[in-house]
Order: sequence, then structure tokens, then C-alpha cells
Amino acid sequence: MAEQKRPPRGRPQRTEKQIAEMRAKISARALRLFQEEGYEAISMRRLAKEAGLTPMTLYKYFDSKIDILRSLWAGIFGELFIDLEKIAAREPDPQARIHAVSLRYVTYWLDSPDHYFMVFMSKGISQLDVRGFVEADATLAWFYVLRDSLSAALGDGVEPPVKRLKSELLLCILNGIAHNLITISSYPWSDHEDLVRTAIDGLLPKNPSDAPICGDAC
Amino acid sequence: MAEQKRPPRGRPQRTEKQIAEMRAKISARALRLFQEEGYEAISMRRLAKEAGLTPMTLYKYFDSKIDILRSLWAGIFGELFIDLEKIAAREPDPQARIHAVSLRYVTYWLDSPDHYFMVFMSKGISQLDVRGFVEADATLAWFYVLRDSLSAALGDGVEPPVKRLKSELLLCILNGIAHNLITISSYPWSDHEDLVRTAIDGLLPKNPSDAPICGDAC
DNA sequence: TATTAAAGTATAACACGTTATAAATAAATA
DNA sequence: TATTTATTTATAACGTGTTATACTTTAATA
Repeated sequence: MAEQKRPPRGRPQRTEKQIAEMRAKISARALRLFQEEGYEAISMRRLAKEAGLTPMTLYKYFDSKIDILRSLWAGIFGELFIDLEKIAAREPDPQARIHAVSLRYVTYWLDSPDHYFMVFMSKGISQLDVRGFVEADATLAWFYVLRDSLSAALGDGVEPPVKRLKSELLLCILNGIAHNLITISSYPWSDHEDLVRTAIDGLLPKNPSDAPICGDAC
Repeated sequence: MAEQKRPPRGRPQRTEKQIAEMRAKISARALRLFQEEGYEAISMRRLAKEAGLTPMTLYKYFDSKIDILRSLWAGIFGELFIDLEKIAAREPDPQARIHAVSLRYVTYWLDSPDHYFMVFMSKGISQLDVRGFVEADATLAWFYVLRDSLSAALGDGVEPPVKRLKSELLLCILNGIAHNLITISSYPWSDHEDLVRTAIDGLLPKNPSDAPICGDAC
């Protein structure tokens, strides 16, 4: 029962592909401009001119200026989590894996201040703007690699509710470390590797062999 | 050699007290309006009208709109940390104290979404706007109560460098928990008390008596 | 080719934060 | 009172994100 929809008479609507290409073209230009001069410094009028378009055309392809930035965030997060999955795949030992993945997550932001600034600290955006993006299902799905790595490191002796609790805590901690070290950059923080390692050690089951207090007692 | 400065002829400059009073008056009006309708929704023109002033006069007492918000933040942070100090003072046991203070810090933000939104999530402010405030010495000093409580809970058996590391980690963790639970509010997070307790337990020295793995071995 | 519908352009407008400038007002001294 | 200086007001302007509207161009069908 496929409806025999004969195309209407006028000019056809843009195909999905055409829309995607135009959005990609605008995003590419925006990425370069935002990184060079900052999100706030680039006006819609300026971006339109640089892309060879009219300001109005931008609003045909994106709902708003922040919508353009969000499309860039998706690219950055995608890149990061593909990287994390590669690291997880190549590290067989669960404990080494959770350390490696967590450290990479934090290090990524510290090493890519351009990206971090554009995602979390673009001048002129509010944290409410970030919120809509972070809450998207696609964004949350990216974080499964962190959750699964921790679950494996905790092993079978840990109850699922505890695993869930600690997975959530892991995310809070890693985001907290990255966020604090970058936003309060003038404070002489300890090495971020030490912070991540100490945090992960606190999450993992206590190991008598390297616990000084228990070491003597045993 | 006190200079005999005779006052100049014209109208004298506003005294510190006059300036403080005018700023307080503006802040009070802004606090109510920002809480009722949101920071972004209140324009400088509107705030001026509500305060019985000219927009230009606002700029005589504050550098910018965000500067007004910052003065409100200072009041909120001051209130919170005075509360934390009271809690710390009334709890003699160091371990109970760090738990109580940490939980209160996180709970404060979760219980006062109005304040949290106004401090960390006002629509129309950027995270760079927060940065200048958080980096101020006066702001950092407020956090000493957290650092000192943790230091006491860690006891004398822990080396100072480790204490410092864990103090910094504590701040990252608590901010991370509060921030994630509030900004990703649609996710079904575990109880925040469990998150804080688990996080603190991970920071404190491992206690053989309640460590299951070691319990059997001992 | 003529028609039709969508895409894209051009232009003006709105409220915003902010700045500049000139006029009016207030509070002191001479 | 006259003068002097600071405060405050009044007003216009700039660039911003965004919306609305009318117009032109493009790509299809009849």
C-alpha cells in the first residue's frame, strides 16, 4: 500500500543529504572561526559572510547560534569516546583499563583546552545551554565505556547496586576533576594523574596487600 | 606629617558608606527580581526602573550586569560557609565531621536550586563569568573548612602531601556530584547521600574492620 | 514555455547590554 | 549668593541574536 505520491509541482524540498552538506559546510567554517576568535566574538552576521551566505540562511539550517555550537560539541564528544573505546579494547586487565580510560578522559580535556573551552567554557553560553546537550540520550550513551570499564574492574564480588552507585560517582569525579582544574586554573593543583589515580583507588575494592593499616594487622 | 588636605570646593564624592548602601539597595532589588523571573529575563533597563533609578546609574555602582550577579553570589557563598563552619564546630569526631560537612555542602546546592541556578546556571552567563569569581582569594578561603575537616579525619598517620592531594580531590568530587546531579537532572541518579558517603569512604584510610576482603583474611 | 513551490536574499525592526555625551541637579566652598 | 565639582538624568547610538516580511532566484511539473 505504498502511497503513489506524485511530486508536487514546485521546486522540491532539500534532500536530507543537501541539508547535511550545508550544515557540515557551515559547521566547518564555524569551528575554525570559533577556535580562532571565540564563540562570542563571532556574530551570526560575520559567520554568514565568511560562509558566503546570508544571516537568514543560517537560520534555515540551524535554530540558533547555540545550535551551531552544539553540532560542534557532538563532533568533539564523538571523537573522544571513540578514542576511549580504543583504549579500553586494547587493555585486557580490568583495573589497568579503568585507570587508563579515566585518565584519558580527564587528560583529553586538559590537553585540548580549545575543545574544552568551546564545549564547557565558551563565553556567551550558559550552563543551561550545555544542559540540553548533555542530557541527550546520544550523549549519555557515549559514557557507557566508562561505566562498563569500572564494572569490570570491580569484579563479580561487588553487588550491582554498588556498581551502579560507583559508576555514577566515577562520572561525577572525573567531570569534577576536569572542571575544577580548568576553571580554577590559577590554583596550584596537584598532578591530575595523581588525582585520577587516587580517586579510582578509592572506588576499587580495598586490597589488603597494599593497605598499610591492614598490612601490619594481617 | 599628616597632609592637611582641605576639602575641594565642589560637591564631595560619595562616601564608602553611601556607595555600600546604594549597592546594597540595588542588590536587594536584583536578588528578588532574578529569583522571580531569572537573571536573563531582567534587563538593566527594567532593574533600573524597579529600583527607581536610571540605567546609567546602575553602571555607576556596578561595572556590568554580571557584576551585580557576582555580588549576590558572594552573599550566598558567605551564608553557606558560615553554616558549614557551625556544623564543623559542633561535631567533635573527625570522621563524622568530614561526612557532615561534605554532605551539607552538596545538600545545600541540591536543596536550594534557586541559589544554585543563580550561581552556576543563570541563563545568559558563561562559565568564564563564574571563573573570575571562583578564583578570587576570598572565595577560595571559604573552602578552608572543607580542607581542615578532611585533614583531621585523615589523622596524623597520613603524610601532608597525601593530605593536600586528597583535599583537592574532595573539592573536585563534591563540586562534581553537585554539578552533575543538578545539570543532568533527568538522569535517575542514586541518592546523593550515598554518593557523598561512598566518595568520602574512598578518601579515608582503609579500615580493616569493615573491609570485607580483609575481614576474612584477618 | 508557463506555472508553482521552495530556497535564498535584502531589509527593517525589536530588545538587549553597553558606551558616550550633554544637560540638569545636588552639595559642598568662597 | 556665586562658584565649583560630583551625581544623576536624558537621550542617542552601536552591535548583538533573532524575527518578520517582501522580493528574487531556482528547480521542478503541467
